[in-house]
Amino acid sequence: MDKRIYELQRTLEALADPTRLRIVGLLAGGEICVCHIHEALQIPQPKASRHLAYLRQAGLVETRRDGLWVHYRLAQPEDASVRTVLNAAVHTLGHMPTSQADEKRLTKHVPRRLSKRGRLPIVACCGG
Amino acid sequence: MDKRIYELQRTLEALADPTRLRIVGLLAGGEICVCHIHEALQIPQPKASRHLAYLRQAGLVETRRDGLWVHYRLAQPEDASVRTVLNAAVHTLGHMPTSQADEKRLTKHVPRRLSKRGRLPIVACCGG
DNA sequence: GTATAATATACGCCAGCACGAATATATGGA
DNA sequence: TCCATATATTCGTGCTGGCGTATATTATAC
Repeated sequence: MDKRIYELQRTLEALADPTRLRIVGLLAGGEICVCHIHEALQIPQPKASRHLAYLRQAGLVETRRDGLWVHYRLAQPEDASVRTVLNAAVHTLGHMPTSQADEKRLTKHVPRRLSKRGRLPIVACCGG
Repeated sequence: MDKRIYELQRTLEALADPTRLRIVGLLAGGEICVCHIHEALQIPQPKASRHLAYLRQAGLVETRRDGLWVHYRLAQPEDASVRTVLNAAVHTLGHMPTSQADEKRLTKHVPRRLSKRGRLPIVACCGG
């Protein structure tokens, strides 16, 4: 099995979970620290941490430590097929009610997003 | 959890397997019957059949019976996010050595593809 | 009817992952 | 040093899905 297919498979596995999809949807708007993620998604902290670790191992997110806080942001994967699929998922998530509600809940705690680092370009609109 | 996210998750799960990715890569070129799929991929027939059933349950492929043969082709899912992700995967698969080798092995048994039904439009090139 | 070819399903086994709960590991401050 | 906060990891459990093998189904031909 060639490496390209394996990378693509690993990316799809990493995205194939509702919690991780919601996290990716939030991160599309810029970097966020773990506490805001699990508050916005209304999930237990260990759950958020576990899924973030999964995404990081898959190379889809990167971290930046700032004192006690750890900020997560979307990565720019090297593999072109990984970027294509990640872009597609990020884009469609923007249209989802769940992601929009998560974003709304987030901005209640974080009035202004501090950074847009890691935001990915939108390739094409799916119409949805 | 809203239905849109669930549909997206189910699609990603269906694609997150190397065998199913190779099948989708083959089907991008038009409909194929089961026997040619398992020959081109050099996998046991029950394995091909199982994965095809999985893809069908996820709504990513459709079938057409013709005597003893059952031809599979890519579906045009209703959900826009599903189409977007499927398109992305199909497109990147076209660039993969494994898929190109599968296609080459297929055309050895099937000199000319009979139909292009089910072929999906390419939205954007990933450069890979 | 019976035989044969193409396809689908059932079975038993094993690996991986999601979960809640509890605990461990930082980091910064008094 | 000791405490508090933020984050990460571990443990035990249940479920899902992959595999090879064997068998069942469906359709055609004789």
